[in-house]
Amino acid sequence: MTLAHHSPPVRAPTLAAALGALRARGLRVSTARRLALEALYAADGPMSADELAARLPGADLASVYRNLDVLEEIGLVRHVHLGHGPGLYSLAAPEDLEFIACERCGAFEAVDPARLDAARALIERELGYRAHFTHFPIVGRCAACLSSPEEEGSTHAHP
Amino acid sequence: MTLAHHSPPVRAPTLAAALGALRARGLRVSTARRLALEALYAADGPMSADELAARLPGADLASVYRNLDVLEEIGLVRHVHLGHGPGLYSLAAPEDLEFIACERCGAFEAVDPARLDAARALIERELGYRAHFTHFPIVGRCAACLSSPEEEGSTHAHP
DNA sequence: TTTTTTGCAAAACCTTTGCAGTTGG
DNA sequence: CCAACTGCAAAGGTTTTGCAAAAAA
Repeated sequence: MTLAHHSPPVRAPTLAAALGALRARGLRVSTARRLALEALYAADGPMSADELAARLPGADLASVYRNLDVLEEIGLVRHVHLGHGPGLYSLAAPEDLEFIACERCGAFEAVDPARLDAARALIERELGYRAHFTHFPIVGRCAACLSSPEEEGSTHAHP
Repeated sequence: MTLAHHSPPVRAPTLAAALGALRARGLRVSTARRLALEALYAADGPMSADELAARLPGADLASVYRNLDVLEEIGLVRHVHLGHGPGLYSLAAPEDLEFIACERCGAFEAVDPARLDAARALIERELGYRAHFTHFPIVGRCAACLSSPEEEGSTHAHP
């Protein structure tokens, strides 16, 4: 799964900086980690651990998960849940993009956080929570689905 | 798992009405379905299929899932995903409550949709999506966690 | 060499499916 | 009676874990 309607690309500093971050914490720069990071830098959007493993020659899925966990713990990587499927991983961008997904057609978009700040402020004033949509997206219906005819109860592609 | 900070109770018409809704569609009012509905009416918040099964004498988990699916299809029941765990089921309220969850302490609240309408409008104007937070909650930090000291990187209870 | 990381296999967790037998209408 | 429903067992998809072998520092 890759961004359908992908907006601003998710980017982190540089590969060299990422490897430095590993070393700085006493973590090893193994071939598997370097290749995983390279694949994430080359990706055009978030992807599942499975998809990432498929792009890495002979990589074991369990190790891919372990490495994604490590990279996420040190802040180089993050993951988002766009519905019921597997978590989708990407480089952590400095400005941490947020997500909005359509529950009917499955489309989703990465969104600049600034565009959600007003809504965030409203939610915080009303409920006391500071919301973010980086790990679980905003879920709803996209403009196209809102204007399309039928409803059919529960025929929608459950996200 | 049951509502920690539970706000307005999630309620549907009456048990009799629910059973009538089943009959009206040619679906059978089996013992398992009646007991499941009774347990949902008695519940104080959303619960997993597993928890529901535990409250039903000799109920098979697969059948519980099947019945929840049926009840959800006809609109009597719904489920929400408050994080990484199992889906949580409850009676569908006429006014479909929404949810907001704290990713740090795990607290969550049911919220009257009216309190989110302003934010919803802002989101629709900005992004074209009509959002709802009935199936996936708003995720963020509750007031208590916002004002509590340390951060500890990734020590938070991942929702 | 010493500690971390890997591959493999197995398990855990949540949910769905197949099938034969039971039950509701 | 007959279709709908159930229990049981097994499988599906995603993620985690145990352990001995391999690789990084």
